[in-house]
Amino acid sequence: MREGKQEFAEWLASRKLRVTGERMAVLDEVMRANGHIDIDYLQEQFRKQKRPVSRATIYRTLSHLVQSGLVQKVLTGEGQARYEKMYGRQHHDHMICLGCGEIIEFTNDEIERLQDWVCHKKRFTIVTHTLQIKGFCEKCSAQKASVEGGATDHRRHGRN
Amino acid sequence: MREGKQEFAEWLASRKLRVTGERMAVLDEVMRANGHIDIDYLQEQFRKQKRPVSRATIYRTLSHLVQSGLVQKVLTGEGQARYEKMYGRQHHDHMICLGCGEIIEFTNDEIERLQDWVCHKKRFTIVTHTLQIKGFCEKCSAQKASVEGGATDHRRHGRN
DNA sequence: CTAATTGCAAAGGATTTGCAAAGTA
DNA sequence: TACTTTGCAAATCCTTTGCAATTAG
Repeated sequence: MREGKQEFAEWLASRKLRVTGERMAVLDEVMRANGHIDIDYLQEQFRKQKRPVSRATIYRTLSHLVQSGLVQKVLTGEGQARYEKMYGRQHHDHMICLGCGEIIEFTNDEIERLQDWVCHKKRFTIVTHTLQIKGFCEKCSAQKASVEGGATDHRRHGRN
Repeated sequence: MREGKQEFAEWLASRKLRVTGERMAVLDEVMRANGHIDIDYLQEQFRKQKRPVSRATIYRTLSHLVQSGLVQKVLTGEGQARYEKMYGRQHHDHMICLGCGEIIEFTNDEIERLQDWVCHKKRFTIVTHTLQIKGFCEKCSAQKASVEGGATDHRRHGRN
């Protein structure tokens, strides 16, 4: 039994939605992936498996998966959404490398606790939170340093 | 002298870009606003002021302002970018109300410190970070509670 | 005077939607 | 069978771009 299959089927049933081959195929593929995949990747997988699924259906199914809580949508900020499985995993935050695009996951209970505290003070009821740190991974930092030498552009404060 | 005018002019000059009426108008408008405005808002302001500026120019100028560090781009996650002035302001994070759309700003040095620490451990060089907490502001929480009574939907774990 | 900037409209890229054909319960 | 879902293509949405006319330095 593939991860989340049962859960997704139940979630669909609870909303009077049908369990179809396409939907389960999308679920399978997202669960099989290591995480942070995009629509192109999924479509490519289905094509390879000689089991093409239309873009529209992939979008529609991912939307259901996100609503069910089995999958999380991650917006990298450059216009492409990525998806990662959440089934059986704990919440975590992301570091996104501006050099190679790699996404590194991390967790820090203390940060979570402080968020709860800040929200409590403002009487804000938390539903979700997203913490993304952008910068350069170890590999890209080194590469960048060697290319630029000491001549760094100090004007650029890079907020985006 | 309007906030940031001098700084922006210098930044433009340093890149051999020209100081134009349109550019200064956009700067003025973003500085005048309380923050978190979008392109539509800006275009509307210019229209009202009988000083229309094309959408393309607004986009192009905001891009420069963001690069100069005078303005920050905030992606709310629903596909619309918002902008807020950073000139003379310290970095801060956001709570976004899912009920009324209000954006509440907050800062917490301890959270920042922990982020630095986590990145240091992973040898990740921070450029920027974004922490968005989504949920319901005090007003909307109260309203929601009274409408729903005790019947909350416990299936929805709402991560997006 | 020369290169940069503007506005317009067309182009792009990602996601959504209408609708007839195909499929699930 | 009755109601959903799928795939396709067209439609949206937001943002970017090419280009001729205009303007800053």
